[in-house]
Amino acid sequence: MVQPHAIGRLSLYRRLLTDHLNPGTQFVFSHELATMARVSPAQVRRDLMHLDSTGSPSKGYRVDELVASLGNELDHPTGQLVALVGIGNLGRALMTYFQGRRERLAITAAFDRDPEKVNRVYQGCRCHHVEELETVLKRDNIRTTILAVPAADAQRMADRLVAAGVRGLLNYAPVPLRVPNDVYVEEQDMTTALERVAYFARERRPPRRED
Amino acid sequence: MVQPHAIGRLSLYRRLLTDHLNPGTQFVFSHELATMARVSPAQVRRDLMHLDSTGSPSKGYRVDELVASLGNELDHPTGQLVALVGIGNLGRALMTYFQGRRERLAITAAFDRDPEKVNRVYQGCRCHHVEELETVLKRDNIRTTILAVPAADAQRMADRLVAAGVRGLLNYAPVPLRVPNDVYVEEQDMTTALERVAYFARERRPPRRED
DNA sequence: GTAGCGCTGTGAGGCGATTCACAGTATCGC
DNA sequence: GCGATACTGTGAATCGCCTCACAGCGCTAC
Repeated sequence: MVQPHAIGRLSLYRRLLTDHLNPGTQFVFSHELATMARVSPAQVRRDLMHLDSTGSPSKGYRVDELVASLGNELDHPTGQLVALVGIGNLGRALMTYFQGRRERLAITAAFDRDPEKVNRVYQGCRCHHVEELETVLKRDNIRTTILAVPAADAQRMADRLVAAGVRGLLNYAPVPLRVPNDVYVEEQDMTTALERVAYFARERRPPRRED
Repeated sequence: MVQPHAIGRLSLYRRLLTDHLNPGTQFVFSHELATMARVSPAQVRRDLMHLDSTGSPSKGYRVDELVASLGNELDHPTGQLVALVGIGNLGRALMTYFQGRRERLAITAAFDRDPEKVNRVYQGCRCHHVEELETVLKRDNIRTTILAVPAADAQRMADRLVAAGVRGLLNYAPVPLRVPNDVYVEEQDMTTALERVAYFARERRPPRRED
């Protein structure tokens, strides 16, 4: 029903509304949100269409109501725990980046196999040894995981995660993962991204809409 | 002509061929590459169609030839330099991750405004103060940049980068950038990605093709 | 009260990317 | 040599997302 891209934009809209709006702003028009999100006004309206909050002509959307509706759509009703596997530079960056941002989406379990890291606390979250993976995930009923391990370990970890009940994977390892098709994987391949940018920084016309 | 997504896949194909194939493999079929890349065989063939290397029925594609053709398409003929702005955890992760992987695509300039970091060397690349941005970029004719600074600084940095001649931006800051439309930007929004994964880890049907 | 304006919500259309499906062909076995 | 096989290259069909364009409406001004 709802397109994957649309969900990403909803998340962005919420962030723009809460973090980048003049405090005290009560209403926004679709074209304002569109400008901030760098998409078309029609796109914004279509994305918000299915939400329970509705806009009024001549005022636009109530910001507080809209944020609440976006929360309804995006957040787990009671809260959702996230695990992070791999506490390298990238893992730590993700940690500092996410922690404390969303009340209902928090990294509560971290794993690494380096004994140096095990039992240390990162951003208020203790690092477990990977061997405890299954135990912790099942105990806390964690279904969402960020994978930030070296390429060589990624598939093996993914298999263990899926077996332990994980249904959503954010993969920063540079290998596409093979998972059953009721598991959602989002590949965040940095190499690919950089090579694409490098490519379009050169001769060819970049795929963009005019301003 | 060539679709942006296709370029990303070409980059992936190359990596799979060079890093994840049994050493000594001389030929691959589209369906083998497809399995590794988690796309359809038809997709692979269409992506490779425009390359100068051609496959043979009953043998498939010559690996060495294919890798060379992919290099022709993806790499700058003589080499392309990349700048990295922001040497936080994320910046350092990107650095260690990319350095030395591609002969013709290397991060050669790093910038931060923290005096602690300036003049230190990360992965063989000295960190300059942001004030030297324009000088260094112009001196080295750098047109590709990775932006890994806090949200609040992102747009200002982007403006300076574009003014200094940058034509491709890989943006890890969680704000969509406003740039002229001859500049290619790729947004790598981690928050959005995580919220999307969390969303699809829950009730809804994930958008995936069957195996 | 009423005219006018400008926005929302949305059906319909368009466009780009992916898949289908098949003609052409190199190889193998006999 | 020749038939069978399984793959590549690609036109055509399909699919899904985005944009267009407009009907409907609430607000404002007078």
